[in-house]
Amino acid sequence: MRIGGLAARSGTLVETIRYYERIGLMPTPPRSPSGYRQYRPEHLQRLLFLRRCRALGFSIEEIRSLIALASGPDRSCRTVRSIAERHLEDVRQKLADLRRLELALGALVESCAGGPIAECKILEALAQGAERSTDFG
Amino acid sequence: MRIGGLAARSGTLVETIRYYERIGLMPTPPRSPSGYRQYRPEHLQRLLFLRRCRALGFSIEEIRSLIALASGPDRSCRTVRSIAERHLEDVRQKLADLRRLELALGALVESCAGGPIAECKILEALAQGAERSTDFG
DNA sequence: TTAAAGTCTATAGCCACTACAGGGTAAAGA
DNA sequence: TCTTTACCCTGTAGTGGCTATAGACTTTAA
Repeated sequence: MRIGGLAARSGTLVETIRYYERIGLMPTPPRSPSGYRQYRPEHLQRLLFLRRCRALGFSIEEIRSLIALASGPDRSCRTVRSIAERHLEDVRQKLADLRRLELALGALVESCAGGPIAECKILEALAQGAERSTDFG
Repeated sequence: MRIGGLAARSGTLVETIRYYERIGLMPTPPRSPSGYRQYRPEHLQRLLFLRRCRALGFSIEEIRSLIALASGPDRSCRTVRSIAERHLEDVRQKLADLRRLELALGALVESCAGGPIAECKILEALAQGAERSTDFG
C-alpha cells in the first residue's frame, strides 16, 4: 500500500501522514526502489489509532504517552486511565467555559433591537459602558 | 501612560499590545523623545474592547469587522448582530461536539477496570478491535 | 507515446499569541 | 554622582497540529 492508499483508507491527508512520520508518531516505513513509502496493514491500524485519539481531543504528547505505555514495561493500565481522566477533566472545563460563553453571547444578540449603530447594544456591551471614542478606526 | 501601565490596567501582556499594534488592531500611539509609546485613556478603552471580544471568542478578523462597522457609514447594526449570531452558532456547534466527546471519553474511562495493560479497555477502544501489533513503539 | 495522477523533499503559512536576544532609557536608592 | 533595577525598544523565532505550496521524479492508463 502506498501513502495515497493509506490516506484514502484512513480519511487522512497524505501530508498529515508524512507529518506524523516526521514527528515520530508513525514509524518510518520501508521504501520501494524509487523511494515510495510502502505500508502494511499494521500501519493503517496505527494511523487509525492516532486519528481516533485526535478525534477525542488527545494532544500529540498524550498520544505519545499512550503509545509508550502500550508497548512499555508497565504492568497496569492505571497510567492510561489517568491520562484519559485528565483529558476528560479538560473537556469538562472547556464545556463549562463554552456554556458561559453561550449565555453571554446569547444575551448579547438578544439585546440588539436592530436600531442605528450609534445605539448598538452589542457594541456597547463589548465596550462595557465606555464611550466609544471616535478618534479610532 | 506607557505600555507597561496599559498592560497592567488591562491585564494584557506587553508583547500582546505590541502585537495588536503590528496587526492594526491598536492604533500607533505617539512616542516620547526616547521612543517610548505614550498611551491615553482611549487606548485603554480600545484595548479593553479587544480583550472582551477575544474573551467571547471573536476572531481577530471578526473584531476587525466590528471596529470597521462601529466607525463606518452603515446606518443599522444589523451586520454587527449577524456577526454575533454567526459566532454564537459556532459556539453551539463546538458545544455539541464537546458534549459528544465528553460522553465518549466518560465511557472510555468507565470501561477501565485497572487490570494489566494487555487487557486495557481504553487502548482497545482506541484501537477499536484491532490487535495492537507489537512491532510498533 | 504521452498525459495524467501519484509521489518525493523542503519550505512556508495558518492562528493568536508568547518568548527570547541584545540593545537603550528612566527612576530610585546609596 | 553613581549604580542598580526596572522598564522599554526592535526583530526574530517558537508554539500545535496541521495544510499548502514549488519543483522534481515515477507510475499508470489511454
